[in-house]
Amino acid sequence: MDGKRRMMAHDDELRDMKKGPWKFEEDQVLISHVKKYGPRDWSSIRSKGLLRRTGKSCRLRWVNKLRPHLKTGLKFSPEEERTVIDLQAQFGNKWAKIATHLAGRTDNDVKNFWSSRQKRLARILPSSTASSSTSQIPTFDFLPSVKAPELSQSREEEFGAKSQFGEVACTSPISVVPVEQQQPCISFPQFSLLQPDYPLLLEGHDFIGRFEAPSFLDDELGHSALGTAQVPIAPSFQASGTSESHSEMDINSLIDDDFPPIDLFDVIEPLPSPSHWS
DNA sequence: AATCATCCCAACCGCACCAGA
DNA sequence: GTCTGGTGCGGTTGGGATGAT
Repeated sequence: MDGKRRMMAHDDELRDMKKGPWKFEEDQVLISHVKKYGPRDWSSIRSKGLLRRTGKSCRLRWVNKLRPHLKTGLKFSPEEERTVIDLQAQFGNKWAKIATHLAGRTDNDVKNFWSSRQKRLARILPSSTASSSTSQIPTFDFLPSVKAPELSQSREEEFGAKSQFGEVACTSPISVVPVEQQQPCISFPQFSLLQPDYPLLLEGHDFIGRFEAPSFLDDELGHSALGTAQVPIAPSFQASGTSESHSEMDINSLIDDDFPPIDLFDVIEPLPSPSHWS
């Protein structure tokens, strides 16, 4: 057979292939094949005439649905979400690699989890997806003075800010701190597990910025995976601020009750009570 | 009850890599 | 060296389920 005829035969074969959802009987055939020969030789399933599916399709079906010990139908636990977020930050979109760290999860599971998470974030922060470039972040010609959160004895009183965040585990008052890009920032001192460098623009609010990968509290407090989220403040925000723009600002007065969106932080683990801080 | 928006997931597609002929 | 088939991976899509209005 010459090359052209072989190609045409191959095309005919592919045309004959079944697509779409798998039937119970097909699954049984596939399972039986794997029992006999192990999870390999996927193409032989087609060549033996067992199924009108491509080897690729068979492999995918086995890996994603039929393999034993899969957590099919189970939502990602907070622990799993945390793992995905950590490993994604570490490895990037290497879903197969990430999936090896999660028992019973497939690369497809991880990928789907991540993409729906991204969509959710994009919906909450619409402009961040329109342009993830930080070039739109306004620059400033001055810095506010530093008021990093002090973890003092009186912090219990300071935690009135907590109510601003509903269930969100922001357990320290918000302060304005400088960041290295010479932009004034609102610092959310104890958010854990925020995606590093996540671009942030809150519509309807006059500030814009991005979360950074912070850790200044980690060692001192022994809270691994804790950090700060720093949000540079846009000029209009500062203009609407108090005359204390170079000192601590009353950020609470400028933030709506529904800020930040609760599910933006739905992977945040509960933090220990401030009374347990050293 | 109907419609719309969003979420979730299964499956497909295209590409890259590898091994064997 | 190169062609071919098999396999694996990441991106994307389509459709059903669910929730909101």
